[in-house]
Amino acid sequence: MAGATSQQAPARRKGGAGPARRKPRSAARDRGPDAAVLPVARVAVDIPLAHLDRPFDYLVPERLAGQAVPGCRVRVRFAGQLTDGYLLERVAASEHPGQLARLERVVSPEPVLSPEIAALAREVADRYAGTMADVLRLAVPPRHARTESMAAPSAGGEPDAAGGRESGGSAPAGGPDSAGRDPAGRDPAGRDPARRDPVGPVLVTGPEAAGVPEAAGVPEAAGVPEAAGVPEAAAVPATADPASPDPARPAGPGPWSRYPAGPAFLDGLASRRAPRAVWSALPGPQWPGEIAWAAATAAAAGRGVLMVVPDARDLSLLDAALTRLLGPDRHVTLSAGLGPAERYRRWLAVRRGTVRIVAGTRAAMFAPVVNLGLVVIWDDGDDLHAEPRAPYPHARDVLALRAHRTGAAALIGGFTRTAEATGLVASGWARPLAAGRAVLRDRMPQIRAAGADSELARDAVAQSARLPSLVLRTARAGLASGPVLVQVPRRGYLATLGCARCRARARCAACGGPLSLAHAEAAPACGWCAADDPHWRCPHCAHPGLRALVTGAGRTAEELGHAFPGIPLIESGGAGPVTAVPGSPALVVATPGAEPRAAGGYAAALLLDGWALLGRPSLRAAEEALRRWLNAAALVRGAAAGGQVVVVADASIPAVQALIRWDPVTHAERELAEREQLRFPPAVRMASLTGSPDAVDGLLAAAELPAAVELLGPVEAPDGVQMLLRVPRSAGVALAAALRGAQAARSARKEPGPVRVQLDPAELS
DNA sequence: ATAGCCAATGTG
DNA sequence: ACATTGGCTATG
Repeated sequence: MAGATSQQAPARRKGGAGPARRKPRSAARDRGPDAAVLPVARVAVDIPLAHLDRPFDYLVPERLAGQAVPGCRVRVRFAGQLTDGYLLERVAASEHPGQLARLERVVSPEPVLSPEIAALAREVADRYAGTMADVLRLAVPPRHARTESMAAPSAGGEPDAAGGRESGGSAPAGGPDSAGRDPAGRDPAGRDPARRDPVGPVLVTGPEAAGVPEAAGVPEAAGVPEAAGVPEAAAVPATADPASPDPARPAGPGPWSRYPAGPAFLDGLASRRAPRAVWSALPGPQWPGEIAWAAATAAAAGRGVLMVVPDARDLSLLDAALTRLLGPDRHVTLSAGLGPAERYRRWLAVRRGTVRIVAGTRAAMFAPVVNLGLVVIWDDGDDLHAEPRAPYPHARDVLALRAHRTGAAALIGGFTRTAEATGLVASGWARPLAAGRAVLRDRMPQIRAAGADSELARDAVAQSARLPSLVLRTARAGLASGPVLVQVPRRGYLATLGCARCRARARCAACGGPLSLAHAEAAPACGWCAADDPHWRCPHCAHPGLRALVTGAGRTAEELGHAFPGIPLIESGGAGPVTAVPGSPALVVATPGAEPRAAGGYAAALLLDGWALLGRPSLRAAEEALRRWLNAAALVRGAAAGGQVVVVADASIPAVQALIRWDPVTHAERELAEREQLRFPPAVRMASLTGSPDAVDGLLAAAELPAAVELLGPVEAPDGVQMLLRVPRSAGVALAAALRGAQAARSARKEPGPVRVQLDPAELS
């Protein structure tokens, strides 16, 4: 310290006056001595300014020395104001050349910010070109003092029924032992290479290597779990007590024997390696039970588990399954619906290590699970997994990052397959985990498309009087033996343009963005770069004609109800979601994502208005349509039990084919290949900048962008303009860093007008 | 953001 | 001569 004061006080002051540049203000305020050991606290201050996104040093007064522990909340004077912050670490000396202020107070000695989460927050902020303060606001719930002062009581989930039991027939083992190398795994940019070895297998020390699935009760390797070397254990006082490995470990692979690679994956969990799998779940209600089984296996090996699902309904299913397997006290659920006190109580129980199995919705992605050994995300294509607050992190990314950092296993599962998950497989970061065709054929319903040609399907949707007869026949047959699910898209999708003959989406020749018509007379123009394209021709069939792809979604279902008088009509969606329906005949009308479970499974499902889903102006329209269809079809009985599904869409469309064949993997692989071709995420990395034209210009001017960057736009946006930046994945880190730097420069210069920076935004048109 | 400092400006 | 305002800088 105390070197040259490099950057300040150029020749500026006026004549005569005192040289005292800085008066020793806080010295007067706190006269007492400073801590004898490690007198300097590095503090992450909660300020929204990009150029101040770094730790600041403070002196620790002796009177606070005992309370000022790493991870605790503090109040400090910053720029003359009292501000909240987190104490990151105590050190012997500061690098700061100037005078240090003192901590004002320790809000509470509770170490709420673990080293793992602090480092994670920094990395997430970097990755998304945001600030650590923003991430910490997402990661650490507000304090509830009363709750904190009470001793941590028992955990506890919620009630509810349903879920998964049953295990299926076995299958040959011999799958992967994925632990996998991860040479720069997910990100060729090599952001990670320097990281300490993230691979788990190294520390397979115990006796319970692969064999004996029973002998789990090993002491827990003295809490030196994470190969990642995250200094967790040391920072955790008595809280990291030996919440001893579960003696009642689930025996063997259980339901996972339905998947050829399942037993090996479970074995990896049991022996504390770090297998990583992208899991294609078999249709049916077993998935919560399967996740619970994996969780119990990891827990039995002494490791913490974190599971994230899209919504409260899925959470209650998973909660029920965990309770069934582990009892009510071993796990905890975290969701937005809890009040502040209960939320904080459960979160604290997790942080203190009282509970080490955590299931939750999106916000739980940052839960400070002690000794993390397994992360799980279910249905990673659901857009609820995308955090809508800055810096807009995605649960899949954050969990993958955590698995990578800490050497935890990862399970990315769903009925469908996203392009992103496929990318993780393609890069070798994770292995596929899917059932064999024969088992799948046995479990899936029979699926057919209604409307051999699209015109018929469109008419059927527009004029519900003429539903394809296959739909009516299927409904009738289904109602003879049980409930029939009718899936109808929500209203309000925007029209986009497609080929009048083959219905392919019309895309900009220059940048690949979506074409649309501003009004009837205008030439089609790109929604990204605004280029006109008056001479558009379909790249697939060379047809020159364009047409709107979307019809209104509608009351088809009610019409359908009229066709079956006397049958109960149950509606679920939006305002009034229904969780479950009985197994008796009924028409159950639901919007995607709100489909109730049916006791014993639906006899049939009718997936209406396929065009409305496929024609959405989104990059992911096809993937999303398939996801919704598969999620609905998974609720239907298997073909062996007579389950039937009809989708009202043209059978020649790839997504429809993928549904009929229940082959989301091939579809996703094609989707990924196509995105490589078109240069869309996840094949490339994109950033979206929105704000006033001046502000966006200012940000771009301040940014030292990687050479490979491609600028698209600007185009009009609801709130000003939008620019898109595109770089190869290898330049993704550099892009984020450049944008972060530019935000910092702008904020330092007080340039007006906020610019929203979003990396790989979920919704790209 | 916002506190603090300085210089320029306004006012009696 | 003094109070008020605007610009600028740094924030530990």
